[in-house]
Amino acid sequence: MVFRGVTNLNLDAKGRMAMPARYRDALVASCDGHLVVTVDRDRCLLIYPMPEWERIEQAVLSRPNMDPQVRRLQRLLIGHATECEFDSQGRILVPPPLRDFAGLDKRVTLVGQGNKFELWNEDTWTARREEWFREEEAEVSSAALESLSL
Amino acid sequence: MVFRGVTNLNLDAKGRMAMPARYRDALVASCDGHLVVTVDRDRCLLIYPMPEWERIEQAVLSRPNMDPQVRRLQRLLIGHATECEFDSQGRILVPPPLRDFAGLDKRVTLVGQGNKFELWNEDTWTARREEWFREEEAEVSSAALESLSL
DNA sequence: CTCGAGGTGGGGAGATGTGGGGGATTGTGG
DNA sequence: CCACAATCCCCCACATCTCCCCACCTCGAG
Repeated sequence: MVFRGVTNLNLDAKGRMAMPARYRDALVASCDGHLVVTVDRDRCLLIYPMPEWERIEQAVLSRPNMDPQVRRLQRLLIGHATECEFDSQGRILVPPPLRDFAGLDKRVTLVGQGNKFELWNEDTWTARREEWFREEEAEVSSAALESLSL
Repeated sequence: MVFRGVTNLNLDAKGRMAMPARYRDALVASCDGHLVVTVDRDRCLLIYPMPEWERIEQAVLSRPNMDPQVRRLQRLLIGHATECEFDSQGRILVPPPLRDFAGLDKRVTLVGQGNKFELWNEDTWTARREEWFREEEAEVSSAALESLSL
């Protein structure tokens, strides 16, 4: 299952987010509604289905943690990882500390990113998107991408 | 199947677009009417038949996303890629966030581009086209084009 | 001119997202 | 150990959106 697409949503006053129905069945099937929310470098949240998260966690934990960069990543990723479940209406409660970290208030944007979702403050998302387009314009291409044909 | 040609259409008040009948059979045959709509740098939308999209998605997702340029591309392309299907009249509902992004209101222009379509705000399309003609006039050639004979 | 195909528009039922009341549970301080 | 407060999660109510259906209008072919 690969997640894609944007959705604009509201958190309600209690900090809950209704997972869009088009993803729900797949999530219930693949992980019985068990999700893990954590933080990303770019001040957004990441939402993983549990099995996918366990794979990532494994990979991060298995690196030698003498390396300070590894330790940093472990603290950020693993340290903030919080398990969430759907309530009976298909919503998840975004943990308050994470909500705070990402500056999520009411208007948020949920973005499918393959094996996971990203959750952004809506204004931040649109602002960053404009930046990204401008950067793409500026840079001719990178070695990793120049062979790509859309 | 290679898509060509330009069509001016209207979105109705609900944001639906009637896919021109001359493409419909081919699309139903090749992808059972499953399409993916996403964004382009130039403020238009791209419409792919699902199998074609999956090929591209595969290529983008398989890159290591520690690279910020890769992440940027993933967010823009995959992040906006929304699956659409024909309704019983052969129309698709253009997802509101994408409609908004491309400034699509009523008058739009659908342009065949080989393996995909582009969908433009009609005014933007005609304006950009004029620019392109002027630029072609001005520039001598680029390495990627100089060997081309029309 | 007629007829049919294709594009446009809109009513309406059901699905989906939003908001909030209230009881159970958890954690905290006395 | 108990009282109290905060949180969480069930439930229900409502607004919005999506997609079915049907109707009309235009245009080109016969």
